[in-house]
Amino acid sequence: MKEGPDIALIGSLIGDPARANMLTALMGGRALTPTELAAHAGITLQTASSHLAKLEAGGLLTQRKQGRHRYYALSEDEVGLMLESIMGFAASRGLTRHQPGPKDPALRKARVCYNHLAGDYGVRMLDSLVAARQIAVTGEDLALTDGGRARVEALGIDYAALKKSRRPICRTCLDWSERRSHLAGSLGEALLTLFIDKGWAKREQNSRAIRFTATGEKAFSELFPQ
Amino acid sequence: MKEGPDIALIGSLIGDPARANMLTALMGGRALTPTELAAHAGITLQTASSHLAKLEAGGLLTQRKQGRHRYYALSEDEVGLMLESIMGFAASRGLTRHQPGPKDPALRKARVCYNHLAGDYGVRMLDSLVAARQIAVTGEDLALTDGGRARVEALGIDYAALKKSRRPICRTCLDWSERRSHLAGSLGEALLTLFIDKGWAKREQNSRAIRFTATGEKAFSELFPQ
DNA sequence: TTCATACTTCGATCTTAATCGAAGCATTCG
DNA sequence: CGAATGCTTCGATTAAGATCGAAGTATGAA
Repeated sequence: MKEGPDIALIGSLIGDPARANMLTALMGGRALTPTELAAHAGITLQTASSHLAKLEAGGLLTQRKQGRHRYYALSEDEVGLMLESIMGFAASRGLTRHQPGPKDPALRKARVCYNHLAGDYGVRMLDSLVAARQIAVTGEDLALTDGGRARVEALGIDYAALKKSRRPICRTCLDWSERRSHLAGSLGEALLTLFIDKGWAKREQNSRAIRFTATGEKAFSELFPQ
Repeated sequence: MKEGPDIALIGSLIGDPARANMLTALMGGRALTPTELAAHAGITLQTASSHLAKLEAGGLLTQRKQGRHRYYALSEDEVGLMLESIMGFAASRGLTRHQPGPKDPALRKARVCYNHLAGDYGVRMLDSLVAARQIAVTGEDLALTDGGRARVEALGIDYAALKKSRRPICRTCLDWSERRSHLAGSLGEALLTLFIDKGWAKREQNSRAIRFTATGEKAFSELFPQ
């Protein structure tokens, strides 16, 4: 019989609860060790090791050895985008693993989507950039305009470096909480890095939530007016 | 602690090869029966039935009963979007897909569906009636407008008799070859009867196929322009 | 060297669920 | 009314793989 893109293999990798927990943890954007990931998944180190080997063989993860530690991370932007779209569907069906607590609103406000900003703030940022004609939208494709390029360089982002990379500069990512697009790609990553470097925002420990400081809130509102 | 949507359930639904094949088949956008989907997946009808129940419970599919048939389709755009993103990632790691073959062309053109017209001609007829505002569409429901009623009576169909019957006058029926709706109900039956009585169309022997005569083709095209 | 840490591999167990035959239910057709 | 078709449910079997204890490997520290 004929076969297509092997979505079954990918699905089965994501389909195990332990692996799904690990992947969700890695959506925070930080590289984590097998020991940390085992804790996230609530399994022993041996089991985690076996899962990580499968995820790596499936191309979802890459590892980096550093001394006695091994750091695992999502291998590409595409993996993060794929997981986010699955989360989007799961969320729309009300399939959540947690009791709605105080963390939930924080996640909806601003969070890391692998390496870029998501949630209300992520969506607002892209909207603002599009409204200012700094990013042009063609269907699902995004493109940085000349004005956008100037704007980005004025923020201190090395446009040439973005251009050099093989990754797309701008790219849409469907937001599971807002159910609208936000900005991914190397520019999305660069902007989040900028916010954190400037001290405007901080990553929460053991969470995908991003907490903006008071000055960060102000700066963000000025940079990306609604 | 855990946070965010549960991707494991969705992943496990997609992760079974049989289900993945069914979903891939349904990505074509056409509704398919359990028997057809079982063939796509290379499993028996019983197994397919069990899988379809799970996919429906998981919100990925919806079913529509049509006489002895059940037509399954992806439930929302978001499901297709999600599958596409997974296929995109899977395809980036190799593998492509190919399509199944065609069936009897005469059946696809025009045939009997119990008692009314189906196939390309059936779909075209309903499309034309809707475009002329003689049938009003509300979701899955159809209703004959005042203009439609006049039109029907002008054709020599006894509207009062249709009205008296307990059966619905207009009703959608999912077309297996076109995978779009055509007109069923007592009006659908009356129209097919009309075509045959006028000598515009004939039922093929031992087949569900309907053969239109030359004058029938012409009359049909004039009555139901595209 | 020796010990400790971080992780992998092996092997055995055990749970889950995929599978299909057979029987049952629903609908249409003659 | 049967008879035929399309599909579901039940039950038993079987295969896959998730899990963890124990043993093995690699790196760093004392």
